Amino acid sequence: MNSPVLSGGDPALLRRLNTEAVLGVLRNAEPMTLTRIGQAASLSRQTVDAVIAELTEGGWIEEVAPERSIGRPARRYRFRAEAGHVLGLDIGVTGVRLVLADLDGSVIASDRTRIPEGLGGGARLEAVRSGAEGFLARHPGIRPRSLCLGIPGIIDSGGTVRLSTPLPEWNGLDLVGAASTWFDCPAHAENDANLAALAEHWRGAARHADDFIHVIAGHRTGVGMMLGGRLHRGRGGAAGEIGALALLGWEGPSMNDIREAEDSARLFSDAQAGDSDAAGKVDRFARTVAQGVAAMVLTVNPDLVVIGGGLSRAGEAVVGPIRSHLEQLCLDPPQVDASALGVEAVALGAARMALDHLNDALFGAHVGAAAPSAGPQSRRGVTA
Amino acid sequence: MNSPVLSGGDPALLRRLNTEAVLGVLRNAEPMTLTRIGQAASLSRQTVDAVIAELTEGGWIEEVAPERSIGRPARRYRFRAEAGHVLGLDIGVTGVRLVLADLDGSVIASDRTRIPEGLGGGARLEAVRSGAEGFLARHPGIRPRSLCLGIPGIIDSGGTVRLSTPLPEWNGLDLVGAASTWFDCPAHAENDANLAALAEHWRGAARHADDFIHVIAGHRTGVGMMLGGRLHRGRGGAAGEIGALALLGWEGPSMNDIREAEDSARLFSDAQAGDSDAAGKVDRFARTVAQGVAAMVLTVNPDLVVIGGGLSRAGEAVVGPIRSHLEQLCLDPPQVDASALGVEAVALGAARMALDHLNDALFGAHVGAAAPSAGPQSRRGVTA
DNA sequence: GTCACTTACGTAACGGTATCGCATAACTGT
DNA sequence: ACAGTTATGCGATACCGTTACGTAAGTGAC
Repeated sequence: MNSPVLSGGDPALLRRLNTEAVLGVLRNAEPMTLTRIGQAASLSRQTVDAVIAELTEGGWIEEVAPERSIGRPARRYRFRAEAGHVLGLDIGVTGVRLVLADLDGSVIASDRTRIPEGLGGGARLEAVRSGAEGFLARHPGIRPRSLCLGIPGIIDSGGTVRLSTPLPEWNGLDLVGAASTWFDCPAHAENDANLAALAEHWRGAARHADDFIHVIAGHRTGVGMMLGGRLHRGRGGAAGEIGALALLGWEGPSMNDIREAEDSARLFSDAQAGDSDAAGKVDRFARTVAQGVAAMVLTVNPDLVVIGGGLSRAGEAVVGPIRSHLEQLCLDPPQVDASALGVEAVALGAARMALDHLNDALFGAHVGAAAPSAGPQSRRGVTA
Repeated sequence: MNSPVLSGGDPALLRRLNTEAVLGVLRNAEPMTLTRIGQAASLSRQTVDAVIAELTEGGWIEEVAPERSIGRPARRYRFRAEAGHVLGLDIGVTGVRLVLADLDGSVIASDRTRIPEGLGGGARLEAVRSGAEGFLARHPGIRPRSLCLGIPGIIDSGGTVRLSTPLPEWNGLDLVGAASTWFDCPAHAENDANLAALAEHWRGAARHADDFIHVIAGHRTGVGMMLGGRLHRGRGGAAGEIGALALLGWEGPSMNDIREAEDSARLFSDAQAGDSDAAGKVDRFARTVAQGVAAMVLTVNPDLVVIGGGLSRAGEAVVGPIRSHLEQLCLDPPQVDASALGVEAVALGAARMALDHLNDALFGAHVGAAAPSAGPQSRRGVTA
């Protein structure tokens, strides 16, 4: 654990590394000429040429029409995002949200299927599978290369559901094992709050933050966390379960006033309009949320707190009061923003995670067999 | 922030990578033969031979007497830990603790120098420098290649002291800039609680934990944290400042009963012996500490909590009550252990950090110019 | 339409790196 | 002294990346 021994590599490693570099330049960018790719990746045009030939052969990139300019027209290549697709699933109690994305992460299609209530574990699993199958059937010719399921609960590193309060019938289920057999592609699974955080980091409110906490405020209260640009789960995936500290009141009446209101949006607008009863409830709610968030903020000192979940639809009406209370509780209060992705966050995050695994499987250079070297613990030095 | 573009490499990168691999095998291990090094690093004997020749040339390794066995005796090489040294300094209010270590991290010498009270910022800095100079003078022929200072306070990423309550005269001081001129070697600086955590992870109570929280309980209460095997500082280095949440009572009377006792060790032994007044104080103290720790534990869900600082000298007498209270407050309580390194933890951690930076400067392979690729966010998948 | 200019392409040569195969060296044990 | 064992050292081969240079394919001016 202290000293990861990295193993050496042969010349082929270099090519893998450089392939990854070229691909990294080309994806999420305009079509480019060999020369410009070489400049961006610090490689000679020759090397880029060789890598490009391999990638074209494999169908990952393709040539596009050259731009007209002075001199001999340079070949241009673009990343073929359509060369592969991934499926992200957000599994809720009453339905499943599906997102089909290409290799760029662009959403090709999304949908929501309902799941009947009262289904047993096996029947529910089958309902999810057949719903996904129907969804995919509407997009002929597209087979996912990787999929990821987001569920409300704790999943262990083997892909088995350890504890899901909303879906107790799945406790102990080998979800990844089951889903791996569905569409002849690798499957992955992750807690939904973590996936929402991943999505917000990818293309949501946390695009510019590498340390942030994502609080889902809704019927359930869930927390996802990215630290150092990576999801932080903790031992057993229980990071962020601050609600367990009774002292902070996350399970008390001030939370339930809001969570159990049949029309919480109304409550927030009433409060803003001057209804003092509503305002009192909102303020107590915001204060309670802020207390729990403050404990987490003081612990990890993040750049940002994102408020998501159903209640975040109220926008500033809910975020504003939480922000005010948080500023009183923290020495160095972070930015507080509402979720930018709304209800699709979890499914998008699932697609992102499927994509990450796919990229790693397809193009991962794997320096040695070990983890990338951690390097020193800081950059706080200056050379004499 | 979302997509680190890594740049390509030439064949020389391969050699750097393999040099690092060979060195990684050789250091902190018995002297080895070329063949065995090759097996350990997944390299051919030929390649190892070439790398070994370079490293011997540079003085980093040397040949030792072969082992006698059947067959032609194989050359054996060992890492020359004595080829470089680092200096770790633990700067306190009343004195400085110094540790001189070699490239293996073995402590060559340690010492403590006193600093007169009431010194101004400049005079205090000069006292630290001259103390270190005197210490080094007793070890002729040894010049540090890197040094690190641990101080009680927040340091920014440029090496300037941002906020130190115990040493207010250093606020705003460019500590790294100043220390870089002392011994013609790069200097680094870090918060002392973080360094203590680093040391416990290296060769202390947290050797087998990659996610842990280190609580320093003493006159001050400080927290250092490692998550994912790396120090976690947070934006502005304020991670772990849970004491700021008044609700948790870290600044209240139950803490001061113990902190301000002239003989706290006595208090713990009295409590264990049955003195009900002492026992009450200890229990209130433990409960208060546990409340703050619980907030952090529920936030990051670590593998381990280490209790260090002056009060941890009481061992189980203080750790036991904290553990009991923590078990009542957390769903999934982590292991709780006393510090294994005691008062030398900070200086040792400083030496470790100096060493990390030195290793990176000397042997860092630096795949491309960019950060190592993060890879997917989990390994929770199974291939279909 | 021709010519100069510009930029990219494609081949060839070169150096660095790693690997495999094989003859040789060096030591142990009988 | 000799067989057995293991490491060493040399040579050949293959892969990769870079530089150099002649050639191709456009644009723009006249």
